[in-house]
Amino acid sequence: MEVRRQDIHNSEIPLVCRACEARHGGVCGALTAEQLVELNRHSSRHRLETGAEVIGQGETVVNYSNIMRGVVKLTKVMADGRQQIVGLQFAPDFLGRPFLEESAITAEAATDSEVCNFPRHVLDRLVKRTPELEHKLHRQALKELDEARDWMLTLGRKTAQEKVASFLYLIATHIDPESVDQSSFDLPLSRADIADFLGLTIETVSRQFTKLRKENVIRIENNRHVSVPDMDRLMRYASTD
Amino acid sequence: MEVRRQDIHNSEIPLVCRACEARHGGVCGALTAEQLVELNRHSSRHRLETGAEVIGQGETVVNYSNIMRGVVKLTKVMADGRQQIVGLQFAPDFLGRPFLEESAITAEAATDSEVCNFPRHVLDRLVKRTPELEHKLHRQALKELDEARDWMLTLGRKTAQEKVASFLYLIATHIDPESVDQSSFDLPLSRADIADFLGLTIETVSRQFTKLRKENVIRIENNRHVSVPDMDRLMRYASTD
DNA sequence: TCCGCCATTTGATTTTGATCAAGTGAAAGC
DNA sequence: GCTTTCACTTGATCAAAATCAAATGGCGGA
Repeated sequence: MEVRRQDIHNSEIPLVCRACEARHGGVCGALTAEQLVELNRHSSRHRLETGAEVIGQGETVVNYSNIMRGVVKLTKVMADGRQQIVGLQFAPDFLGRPFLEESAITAEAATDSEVCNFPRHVLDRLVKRTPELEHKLHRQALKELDEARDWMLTLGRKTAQEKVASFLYLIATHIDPESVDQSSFDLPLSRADIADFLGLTIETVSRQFTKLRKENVIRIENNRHVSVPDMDRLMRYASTD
Repeated sequence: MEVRRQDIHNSEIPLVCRACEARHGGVCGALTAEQLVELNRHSSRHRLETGAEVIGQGETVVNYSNIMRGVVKLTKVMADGRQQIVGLQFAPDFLGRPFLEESAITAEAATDSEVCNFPRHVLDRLVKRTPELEHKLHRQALKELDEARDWMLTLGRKTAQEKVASFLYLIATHIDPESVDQSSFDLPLSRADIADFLGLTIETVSRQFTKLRKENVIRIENNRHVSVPDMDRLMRYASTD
């Protein structure tokens, strides 16, 4: 029976993996016990403090990661310093760009985080032998592509107010997908990061926060904690369907 | 010998496929002669006039396509009509979003085009059995993701002038990758489309064209034909590295 | 406790690009 | 051949967001 076989296999799964919250959510779910053992031999967990860089734009990719806890921001920087956040990744997302030597983006912990690293060549080898693993990575890439395109609409066509509301809505729906109540959360980004995500300045972001607060769309405590009394209303402010 | 075996296989490849320009560039390159025969049984080529819709936002996906000729634009529309082009696809790109029932975007011929359609379920079945095919689609998704993120920087952080220069540079480098001389080409998009791609109005796009023309960065004939005397100079105007 | 720092907010002014409105010019139809 | 149409350009004005500048307020360290 399927359940029985899984139980047997479970007993061979590395302890760290069995205790791992991303065991099924990340890429690891596609692997057999045997493969997990191999991957585990080379993988290592790391804590990242806010601001810690996972990889820099233009650097050689040596590791892929699973995000175990926290939020990682993906940014692009122009020569003159202008900056754009092109993606936010939440646990238990896979982090990395397969099949590319050099990273086109910087990945940096937006909050205190924890990641599980595996060497690029080990996972690459595993991908070649495990169609199910490539399938998982493929799905992850498509998810990120959908998200990127959604955000292009926000960047290109929304007003400052709609952008800020869109951001709040995004965080509310991503930060803790488990929790029933998405209406109260801590922002994982500073005002400067939010500005870089929305293509605005920090002043404009701040003013829009104030406006949304005065119109009772949100409440703010300590700058970072937000409550949303009516999520549908926030959604309307975001002009998101 | 590898070459020999391929020759033998070639003789079994459907005629239409053997004559097909996208035979190796699209997804078909991952398939055996046998698989090509099967796919070919259900596939059909279509001409698309400018403006013809391949699929609409919210519609059920019934076909995937290879673009044989022309340029296809991917757009998102808001409830109030605001519109954003979130991607341009050039021959011989694969067109479609695997693993999703409903399309999140509209795909529409930007120029007179030609596509090769195959039913979704046939390709889906083929993907399950052919890791090499999924690998190709995976790579295509990652390429599109890279492009989307590059464009997010353009949308979020560049000025109108930089945006228009970035667009011209993109077209110059994509429209005809074969040609040695990329310095002269026809624009595949109208001013309105360009505006929707750049998150600007047509008036602003037009003014920036005029400015670039007056500064001798480009020359324009008949509104649609552009020559670039110095590609590096255009690149600098685009603030692209 | 007080100081200094840093993130954030708020205010005044400027700038960029949007909007509104009129032209221009080339191709299609009568 | 003339008109109509449509895409595009150009001009004048407006508004949204950027910029410049100054508060505010919480927090950690002396």
